[in-house]
Amino acid sequence: MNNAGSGITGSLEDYLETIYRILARNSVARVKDIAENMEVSPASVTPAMKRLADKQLIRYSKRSYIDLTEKGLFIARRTMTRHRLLSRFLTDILGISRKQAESDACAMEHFLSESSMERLAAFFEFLAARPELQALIDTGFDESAPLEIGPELLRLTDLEPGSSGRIAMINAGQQVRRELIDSGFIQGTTVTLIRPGGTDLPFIVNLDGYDQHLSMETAESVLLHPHREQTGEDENEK
Amino acid sequence: MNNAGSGITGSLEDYLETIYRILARNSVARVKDIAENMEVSPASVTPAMKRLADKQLIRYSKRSYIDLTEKGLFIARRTMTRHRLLSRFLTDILGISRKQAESDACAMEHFLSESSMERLAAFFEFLAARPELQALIDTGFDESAPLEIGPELLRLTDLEPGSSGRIAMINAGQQVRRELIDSGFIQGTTVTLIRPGGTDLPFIVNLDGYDQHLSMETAESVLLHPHREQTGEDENEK
DNA sequence: TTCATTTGTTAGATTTGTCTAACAGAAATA
DNA sequence: TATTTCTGTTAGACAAATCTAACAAATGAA
Repeated sequence: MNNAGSGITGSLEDYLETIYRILARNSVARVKDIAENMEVSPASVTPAMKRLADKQLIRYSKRSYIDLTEKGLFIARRTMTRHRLLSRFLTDILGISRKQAESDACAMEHFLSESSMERLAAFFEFLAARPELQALIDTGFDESAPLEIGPELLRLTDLEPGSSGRIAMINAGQQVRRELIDSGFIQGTTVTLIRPGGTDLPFIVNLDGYDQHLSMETAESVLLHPHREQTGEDENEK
Repeated sequence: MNNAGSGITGSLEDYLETIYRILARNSVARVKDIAENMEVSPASVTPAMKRLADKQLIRYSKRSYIDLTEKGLFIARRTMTRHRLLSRFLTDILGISRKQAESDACAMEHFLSESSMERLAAFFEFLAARPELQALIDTGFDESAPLEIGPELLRLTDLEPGSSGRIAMINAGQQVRRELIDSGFIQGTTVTLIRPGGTDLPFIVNLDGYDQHLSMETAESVLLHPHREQTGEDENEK
């Protein structure tokens, strides 16, 4: 089972969704329309239609127009909804560009479970019912807003060797920030200082059981929450 | 290209991630460990290792232990991070169960773009820096909390035939709520009343260009934002 | 050392999804 | 009507993933 709940693959869900979109405006759906919409060869569409027809999700016979069955309509609509929920989250909450959000949503939409869908929908209801919160997210949370660096945050470079801290934020330009995030330096993660870099010696921290080398400059942009730099115990395991 | 950025398929990313996890605690990674961790037959692992070795992401030769190359480590770590970001969003923000969140995150992790990752990480930083907001989400936003129904919301059944409204929330038990959400009734979506159901006549609304039949009871649980029930113009197109 | 067990690989099958190239049917045009 | 163009299907190839069953190598125990 390839996705969250349909019993069909993501590819077939995409076909259903495409047929749905076409039917919502075009009155009939043809192989050619589907192929164009999905940027796929018409020769790929025919076997997909056969698979869908086998599963009773569309009405289809050779050279006929294509129509959704009740079951197919249900799946198509649900996939559509997943797409919208994800896409909206990415654009409206995270501030991702429309284009990028569409592309991400397209790929992820097949895997959002029923409960996650419901909770995501609830999240939007929650925000819509609290305009002040909505506004805070809309304005205060965009790429250009400068990070407000809390007063008592300490830098990764301030840590004692052997002690740990929880990451609060990354305060660096886009490139370094992305490198750090890719490497697992995200808010809430515990890091342990292994060796404070000196002249020519690399700065080494442990994250996830792996030692990672950082330049001093990079390490300085990792800001930790204050307090609780106790033992090296890792509490984000299991 | 099957995913966001690696140039490898989701399946291969999963193998890398699994190897990473094993190496983080086990000192060596063997075919058997990988097979067990991924719940896959050992006979599936061998060809996957070949594909990974071809792409220079692992060091591997017949019957040898398996080790990540620099490139492989990078991808593994990034996949891991994506997984954590998604899983954390699902559990901490949306309140999904750990198990469900893991499963959703596992499937979606291969498709979260670099920019979405970065923004999601920023979202956590944003929340962590605003404890009052964090608290609001932690406490005010869980499954059991009763929906606060705003004063001036109107029900879908209050709409004039031909007029439209924007959905504010769904106020129904889990089952009906999920059915409505699956069908596309999510906050912010515009619906147009086609026919107000009478005795024996179905209640019909248009959403997405499709007419949908609802029972009166179901329709009553769809609450709309006040104002702007102007024309039938659909502003969530394009 | 020899045998049994564990571990890993190969061979061969299957499913899904894609492609190009060739062909067939339908529709439009001359 | 005859022909061209558009549309859809088939055939055949390929890659990725998976499986089972059979085999091979390595390890451990007797």
